[in-house]
Amino acid sequence: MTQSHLKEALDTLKETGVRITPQRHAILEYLINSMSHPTADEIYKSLEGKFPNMSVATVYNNLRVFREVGLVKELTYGDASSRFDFNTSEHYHIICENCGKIVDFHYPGLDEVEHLASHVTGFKVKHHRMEIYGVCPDCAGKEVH
Amino acid sequence: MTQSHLKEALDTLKETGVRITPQRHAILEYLINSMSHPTADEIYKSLEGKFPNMSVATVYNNLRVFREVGLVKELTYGDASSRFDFNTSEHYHIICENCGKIVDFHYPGLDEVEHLASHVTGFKVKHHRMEIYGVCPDCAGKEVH
DNA sequence: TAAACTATTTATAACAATTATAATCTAATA
DNA sequence: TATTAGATTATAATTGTTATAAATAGTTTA
Ligand SMILES: [Mn+2]
Ligand SMILES: [Mn+2]
Ligand SMILES: [Zn+2]
Ligand SMILES: [Zn+2]
Repeated sequence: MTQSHLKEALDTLKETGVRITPQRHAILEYLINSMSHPTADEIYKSLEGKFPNMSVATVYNNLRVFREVGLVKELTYGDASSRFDFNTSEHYHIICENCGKIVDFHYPGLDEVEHLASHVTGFKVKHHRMEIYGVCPDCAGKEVH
Repeated sequence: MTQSHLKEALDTLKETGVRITPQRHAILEYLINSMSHPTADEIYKSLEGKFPNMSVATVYNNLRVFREVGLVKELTYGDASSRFDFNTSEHYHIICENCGKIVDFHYPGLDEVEHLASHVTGFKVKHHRMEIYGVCPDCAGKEVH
């Protein structure tokens, strides 16, 4: 599963003429295997054993490259640092306001809202962003003593 | 209309024991009258004629105070600076990817999505965030030569 | 193959939004 | 009036991210 994701991702890089360097391979591998939504710094730190001389700029640069070819999505939350999501299928996120956990969930696209917004504002709609905030089961459990 | 909004806002401050200083009065007035979604720096610059010595920290501090008592909502968009919305009624935003214009629009709350997300993830849902991205009529017009 | 060119990485400096700190000022209270 | 708490100011610090330039590695051309 993750192997085929990695293979597909490497193919995408080849097709778009982006060189596959050891650093890029490792960042992609980490994104796919982590099954989470790491920050650039988390990726940087987790790879410093393997690449002691890797620059943090390399992580940022390559995440930007991956975003540009559609391999990852960047998730921005206010002041904190961006998180990166290996782009498998369309999905939304629900975020715990207590511990910051981000969980995927699927829901059909919000076509109706997009349509109405376009109608009342005259905008040409491209896409939307939606996420839900709340308290995760772990944190809710801890609240009850 | 804006007068009553200002009056209500000042009442809210009184009720919550927040002193009404000239700076706070001016920031609130600006937020209500601007009918837009200014950044802290825009507010700061627009008031420097009236308050030549006002510190930018004062703007940030007071916007935080206003947010904490529920008078304004902070809108965060990735790397750029936060924008602030005087909190009238619940509404969503549609944003032009070309010029950055932010336009309000109304839509009933997305209760169904919240409910499903809660069901499949076990989260206790608090609220959600949704905005739509596209190209505004002005920018779409310019594209056609 | 050698030379030239291009992409990538590294190290480091710069940037920009925001926050922290400490001193000063203002207003409320005793 | 003296005391206290709250607010503002000026400035420094922080932090995530980007820019820059030199070094390295890979690719293409002669
Ligand atoms: Mn995800
Ligand atoms: Mn608004
Ligand atoms: Zn949690
Ligand atoms: Zn526009």
